[in-house]
Amino acid sequence: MNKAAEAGGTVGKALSVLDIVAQHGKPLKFNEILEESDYPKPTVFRLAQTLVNQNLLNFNKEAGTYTLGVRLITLAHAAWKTASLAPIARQHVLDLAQNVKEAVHLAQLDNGQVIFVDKILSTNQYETLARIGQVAPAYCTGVGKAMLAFIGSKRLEITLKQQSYHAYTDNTHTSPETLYVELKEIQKSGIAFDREEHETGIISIAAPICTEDGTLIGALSIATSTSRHDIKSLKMFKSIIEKTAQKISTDAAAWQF
Amino acid sequence: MNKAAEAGGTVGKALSVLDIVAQHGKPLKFNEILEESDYPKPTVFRLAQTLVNQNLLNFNKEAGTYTLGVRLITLAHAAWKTASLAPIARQHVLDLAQNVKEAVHLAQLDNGQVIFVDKILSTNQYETLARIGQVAPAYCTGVGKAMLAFIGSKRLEITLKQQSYHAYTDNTHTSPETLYVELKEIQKSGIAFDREEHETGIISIAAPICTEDGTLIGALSIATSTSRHDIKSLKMFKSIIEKTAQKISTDAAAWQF
DNA sequence: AAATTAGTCTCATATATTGAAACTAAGTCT
DNA sequence: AGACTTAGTTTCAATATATGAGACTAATTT
Repeated sequence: MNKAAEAGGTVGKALSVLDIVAQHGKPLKFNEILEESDYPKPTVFRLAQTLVNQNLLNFNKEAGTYTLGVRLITLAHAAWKTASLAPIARQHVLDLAQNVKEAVHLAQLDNGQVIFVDKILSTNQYETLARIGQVAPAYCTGVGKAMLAFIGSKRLEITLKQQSYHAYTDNTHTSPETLYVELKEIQKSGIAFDREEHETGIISIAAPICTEDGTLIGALSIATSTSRHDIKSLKMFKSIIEKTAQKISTDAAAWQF
Repeated sequence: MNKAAEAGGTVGKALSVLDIVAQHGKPLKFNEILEESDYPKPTVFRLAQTLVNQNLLNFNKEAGTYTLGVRLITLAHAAWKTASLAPIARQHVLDLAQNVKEAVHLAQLDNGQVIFVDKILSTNQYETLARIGQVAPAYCTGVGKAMLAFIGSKRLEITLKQQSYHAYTDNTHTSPETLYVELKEIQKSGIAFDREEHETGIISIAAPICTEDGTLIGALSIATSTSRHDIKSLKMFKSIIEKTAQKISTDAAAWQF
């Protein structure tokens, strides 16, 4: 279950503990961490201690619980600024959101998962902030499928195996085979749709962002609800979303990405 | 220079490498990392490799450079949501910003440094986003001094030693002694000011956020420029900023913080 | 008071990390 | 071209570090 744990090495083990705490999103007692971990008690104990020393975990002495440390927020700030598409793409994403009056998402792929690196909501600008860094499955989201279609066949093969194919809704792909068929279509059209595959009532149109030489670097989507749009009317956005993706690609190239 | 490195242990060493990359905020070649590091070449090489395997670093094969990995953004999202004051305080921070029509900052203390966990700008809502996670010195910022004043004498003693006392402006404290005198005053008044101590032209009024039993959990500030306000007119905000801090404190207590 | 559970510590052993040195690859200079 | 310098990678024996069974303590529960 903990990918990080696979690779030997103390760092990997420590990160697997960090992941456990991150995944639960609440203060965890030592025993709760222990139960989720593959390592014996004293080992986990020392790993947790190490992480606390490194400020990656906080230990609440009164409650005896562990939470993630604020140092992670600092590191992420640097990561977001330097390693993500977000700072480069920001203006284009804003322009697009302004234009279409719908939510616009910017995402990247990490280990077969979609990571949202920027989100602009048409209505409430503030919610945006709370969602950066959010993770979603690749096989059932617009941005995810857009990226899978252009990831290259070797990487695709690996990534297809990493998906869980959990049926979030009736429309979710539940096997690599049907997904693969759709990915082939996306490769032709250059555009992916989320047809309520992740959440009932939520649909999106997505376009990949690639460098000039075809290397995938991210994806862009316009997401909305079935009460406001249907797939047909989303198709109207094909041209504008592609243009925006192109602009981001150009800027990224300039920024020696 | 690398605090993390002090403590032995592989995890600490790996993090020191991560810090080097984070601090530079640009793609770094192996040699550049090596120069900043205290460890011999093969050790740094393996540490970097480990971090790449763990997705904490990205290695760009073409350019031969390392950047921070997107996995950090995921972790930070979880950290921000669970370990920071931001989600609890958000509505109050928004209300305050709306009310005073000035920038409002929410900060926490980590290892003697100020970490901004939320920022709302009156004019341009979007810039806000790019700045979460930003780090600033404690001894020359409003939020920093507000927190130092209420941190408790044992922790204060340690923290005062961690400050660099670099003179950013003519008004910056350059010794623990003068800073300590001001902190005593802040303890009495309950309010701290930044009198252009970090950046010329930028001033702020700040209030600490404590739990009912007096434990410090963060600080709140209204920041503006000397062209719009002076310290005297900032004092008008004393009451409203204190009330907001109080509300956040109450909510935090309810949320079993 | 006995029994159970959670959390911490010890220490001999196994293992992973270490780093000097050797090596390769890729530039630079003469 | 060939010699020289520099960046990046690999090897391997010595060493330091992490490991985890088990013992111990503290705190709950019965």
